[in-house]
Amino acid sequence: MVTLRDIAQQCGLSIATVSKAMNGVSEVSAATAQRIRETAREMGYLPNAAARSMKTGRSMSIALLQFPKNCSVWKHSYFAGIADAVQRVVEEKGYDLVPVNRTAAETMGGYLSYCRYRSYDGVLVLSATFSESTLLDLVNSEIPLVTIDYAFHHRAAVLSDNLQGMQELVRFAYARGHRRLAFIHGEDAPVTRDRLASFHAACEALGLRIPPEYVREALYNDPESSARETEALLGMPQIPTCIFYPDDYAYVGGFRALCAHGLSVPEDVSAVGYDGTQIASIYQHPLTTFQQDCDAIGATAARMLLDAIGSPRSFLPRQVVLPGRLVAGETVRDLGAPDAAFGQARRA
Amino acid sequence: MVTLRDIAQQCGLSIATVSKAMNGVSEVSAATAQRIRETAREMGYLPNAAARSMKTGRSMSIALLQFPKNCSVWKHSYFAGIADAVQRVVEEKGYDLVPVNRTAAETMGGYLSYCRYRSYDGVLVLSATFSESTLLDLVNSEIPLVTIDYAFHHRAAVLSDNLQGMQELVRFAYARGHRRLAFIHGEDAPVTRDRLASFHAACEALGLRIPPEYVREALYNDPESSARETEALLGMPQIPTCIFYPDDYAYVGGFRALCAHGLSVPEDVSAVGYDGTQIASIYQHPLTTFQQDCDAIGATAARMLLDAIGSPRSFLPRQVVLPGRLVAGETVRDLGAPDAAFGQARRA
DNA sequence: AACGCAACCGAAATCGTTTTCGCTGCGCCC
DNA sequence: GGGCGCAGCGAAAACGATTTCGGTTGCGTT
Repeated sequence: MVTLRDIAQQCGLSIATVSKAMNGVSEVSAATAQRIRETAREMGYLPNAAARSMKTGRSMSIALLQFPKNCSVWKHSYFAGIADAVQRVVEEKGYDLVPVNRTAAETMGGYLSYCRYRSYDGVLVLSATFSESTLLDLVNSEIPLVTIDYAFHHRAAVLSDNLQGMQELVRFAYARGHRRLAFIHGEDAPVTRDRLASFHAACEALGLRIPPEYVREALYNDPESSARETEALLGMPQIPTCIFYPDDYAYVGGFRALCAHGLSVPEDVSAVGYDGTQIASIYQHPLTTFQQDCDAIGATAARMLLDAIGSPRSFLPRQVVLPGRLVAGETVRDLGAPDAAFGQARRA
Repeated sequence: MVTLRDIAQQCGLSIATVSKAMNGVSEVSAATAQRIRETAREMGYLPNAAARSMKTGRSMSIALLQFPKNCSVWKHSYFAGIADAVQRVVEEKGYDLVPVNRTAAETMGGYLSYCRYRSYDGVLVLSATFSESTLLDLVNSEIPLVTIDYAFHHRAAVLSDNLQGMQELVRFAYARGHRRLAFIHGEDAPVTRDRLASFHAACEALGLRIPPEYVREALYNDPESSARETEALLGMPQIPTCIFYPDDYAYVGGFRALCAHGLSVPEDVSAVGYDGTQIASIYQHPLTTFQQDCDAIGATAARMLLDAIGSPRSFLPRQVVLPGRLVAGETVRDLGAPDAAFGQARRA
């Protein structure tokens, strides 16, 4: 390995000067700087990341914290899409993006400790169980941090507009005459609460009364559980005309359950998903869904984090909400005249 | 930050002793070691990864090199599955897994340079364009390295058994009476060549003559291009009875094209995919496909790499081939009597 | 001719570890 | 009691960079 020292010797200069020249900072004459950089290139000089990191305290790497529930960040296309966008943005600035699991953090005694140990320059928190105390330690630390899909009031956050998403979906179904809406939602989590609240709000605003048994909990990204809940819905005396699924992949299970009952989508039952992933477009009748803008979410979060890292004092932790886009698909049938027996128009 | 020095002071010992005690190596009395570790814990000591890395030359992180073509490692479920498995294995040993893009490497002047700069302890090469000279530099370096789905003769490699996979698929179709097999394969790449060779070998062994126009190139993971090639096949005077797709997701495009022509799978045309991803199981008629064992591939590669890192001198670069598993699905129709007009039984 | 001021450059401290090698002191054996 | 050996510990030299601060040089000014 050729070091600054070698270059200094070769050029008959001091290490300090060489360092300055390589970093293009502070006073070195243009001529010497040029000469230094040239010999550095010739000698195949590479800065030593560890040494640099030790002096500067910066590691030029960013952690991507993922709290796996059913799945890792790799296995869920929404998270993977975000991660991909993040990586593209940060690596342009010379940062490595390091996915970090809970287990890694635990060996070191919590997320904060692990981040300090590795001296990540910033942290992106994805899909978290935000009540974990070990996460709170991190959030309350001085480490630059951006959360995604959850907001701490003193921390920057990027949120997908779940309120908008669910509202649009409800209205979409309503506009096509659907009045008996069932919502199979995912397990408890911030986004789930948002969507649930928005679902109820939108229904209420439209004067829809949703029977409690129409609102059921399954798991995200898990066809089996949504199949089960679909079964449950189909066993009721009056089945819904449109079923909302936790996400696109969960719809797979629902679809299967519906087929098993001889029901077809959207002729017999309508359905909507969430996320707008590949899967939605696969079906013969593409799934009606709400596409979250992974790319924008990831890129925005990354840029905010880089800002926070660049100017920690002047950075103000905004919380941006990014809109999504309803993808109409073909799984919500137009019923024409609404089912008057069920949906009673109330004024709010 | 509390350092070894602080602990040493607190305990009235030297830094050296503290370091030894913390690493549990070399001669420190059990009693002092105990005392040291305790105060370290009390004081909230965390080792400084950068400093350690600088001394030892090891960074405790592993690079995952990805050469994106159409897609990043995040966006392709086969690669993502492997990455996930890798991460689980390496992080158990305290390593970070760092996905590295081509662009990052280029800022530093090639993969080898980047890896040296970051002093990754090992490198995993995924989905590479193996003829790139910058990759060859890396492969010919002394850095521990394992390739996946491609083998350099002096380097460890983990391969998915593409020969087996394609052979089984061909035989599967043959056994169900299919004689007119078309193969829409992916873009040129090592795995493509393997599958292509195996396809032809298997066909020949079964006495099948495949017309050249039945073998067509599309792209992996790209429904559009496979849709186009499917169209082309459907425009021929005699259409195949079974179409082989580059991978499961590519089948999506094919399926669409078939539907557009009023053909249904498997009643009118049979189809098989490759990979065995989620997507295969989504369809009403689950796709017949060959499931690659991402988990085993990733875990095996990770373990081999850890071995190579652990004992670089005695490590012998094996090349393991991991079997996959044919998933029967429902997209290959049993034709009963073979089409005698086309498939002529030849003895090899 | 002397002085002042930039502009450039270098010596050296420092970051936090690891690791070698030597020192000390104790116990054991003869 | 003396010598030997070993266990336990410490001093110090790295690792490779950054950065401060002071010194030198050269030039312009009066």
